[in-house]
Amino acid sequence: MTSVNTIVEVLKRLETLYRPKVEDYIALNLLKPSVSDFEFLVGVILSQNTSDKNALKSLNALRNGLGGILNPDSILSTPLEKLESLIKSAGLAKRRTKTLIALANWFKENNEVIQKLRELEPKEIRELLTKIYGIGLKTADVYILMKLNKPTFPIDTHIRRILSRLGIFSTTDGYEYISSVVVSIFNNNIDSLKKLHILLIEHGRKVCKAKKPLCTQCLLNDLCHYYTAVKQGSQ
DNA sequence: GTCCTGTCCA
DNA sequence: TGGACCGGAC
Repeated sequence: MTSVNTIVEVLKRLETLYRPKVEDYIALNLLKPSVSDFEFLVGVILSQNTSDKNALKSLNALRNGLGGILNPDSILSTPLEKLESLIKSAGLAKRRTKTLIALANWFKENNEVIQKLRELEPKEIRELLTKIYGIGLKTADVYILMKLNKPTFPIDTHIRRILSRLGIFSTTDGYEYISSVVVSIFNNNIDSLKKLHILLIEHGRKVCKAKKPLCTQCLLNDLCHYYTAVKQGSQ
């Protein structure tokens, strides 16, 4: 089976297993239409390198601490130390506060670009966002795919691990290479890209875990190079 | 004690 | 390219 066929098969199987609801997506109810672009990005920033529980806790604390209003002005009018203590539970508070302020400033200073953001190509949006301190490719891509509904594929630690175990990509392949190949496999189909992103993370958390993966009960194991090696090693 | 989880910088 | 950065659930 080619890599292309494998990844299409992976999506098909995971869909039957988990029946994903895109609207329940990760990081904290961020897909409700009432959530602004700014708020969405704040939520994704708080979830970087952080468990969902801690991220949610800090997002709620931040929103409450700002009087329920989470926008560039409320961030910029709040003392640094207060922001740091509000988001403390997500960890890395100093660095992340710096990012929130950089993001708020960017929103204030780039009104024209922001109005036209939806007309830009994913690659152009990526380049704009990753210039902001603390926003990298993954955070930018989550926003571009999940909020702007444009074709890109965010690669998080689960996704990288699963795709390399399956043998579809190598551990040394770069982020942008993996992302662009997946996008082209699904021919810019937004719905499939969203589902694949969510499903792979789900599968990575529950089955294809970093430590002690549950290979024998994995419904992808017949496709998986890692499992083949495990089986051979145990014989 | 272990796991969860991206970005920056030397 | 490898380490530093952090808090909280279990």
